Amino acid sequence: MRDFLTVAKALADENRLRALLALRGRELCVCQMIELLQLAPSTVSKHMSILGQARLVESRKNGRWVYYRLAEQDSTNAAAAALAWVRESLAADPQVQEDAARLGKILRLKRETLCKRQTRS
Amino acid sequence: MRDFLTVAKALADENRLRALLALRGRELCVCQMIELLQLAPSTVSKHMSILGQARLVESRKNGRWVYYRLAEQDSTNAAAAALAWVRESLAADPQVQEDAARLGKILRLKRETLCKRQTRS
DNA sequence: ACAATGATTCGTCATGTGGCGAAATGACGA
DNA sequence: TCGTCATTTCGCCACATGACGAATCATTGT
Repeated sequence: MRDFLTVAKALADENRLRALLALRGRELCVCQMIELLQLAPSTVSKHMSILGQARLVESRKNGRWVYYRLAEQDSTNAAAAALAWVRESLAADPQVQEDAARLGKILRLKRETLCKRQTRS
Repeated sequence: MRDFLTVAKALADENRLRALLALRGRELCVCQMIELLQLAPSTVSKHMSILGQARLVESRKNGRWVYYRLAEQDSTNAAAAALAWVRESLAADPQVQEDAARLGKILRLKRETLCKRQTRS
């Protein structure tokens, strides 16, 4: 019950849903989600922390950057069904599709400008 | 997005989840849910109103009593998937099973005492 | 008509949540 | 070592939410 509630509460915020849907099929670093969601870094970090506590996303650190990805390949993860539900329900949502378009631009054009330095590892 | 958020928020409360699971396979009147959840009548009514706005439950009025039931037979209802997710995730939950036992007693023994009068229609 | 009763609405309060900026943290580069 | 930058943590504020009791509404029975 506690775990389920943690997941349900994590899904009960528009910006967190947008973040989850943006992570479909790719991983994103925090600065990219800041650009997508147009929120303060601290706010985005908090949102990702909430999604992580619900085991909806996992993170990977590479240098100064933290990359988040969906946690759906984990079959023991009860939240996988939640992710499927979210995707199915919101695939056609206008806000989500606008985000997808904006995210395409962010991924293509902002490589140099989004973060001041590039990863060279 | 708005509809989905309404559903997600409706699911993000323990007492509302307990109410939804208690409605599996039957309809209940408000006074029975008051007894099950041990909350004030006004609180239970508010919870059911929230579940109704999310289209997770439907209501039927019979005399002074209002009966609530799950809204899952409605295939055009986007919330049906949510109900399936809730049931699947919480079927084994201790609190839910305790509620099921308590609800059995409420349905069997409290017919005369729960509400001061019986329906005779 | 009136009283009784189940349910809802309203007002209020305590607590939870989402937002931000400032400060702290951690990692890289000079 | 020291500065810079990406991210997180902390403190704060405005607002949303869940709880209750009192008042109201709707219906039934006298």
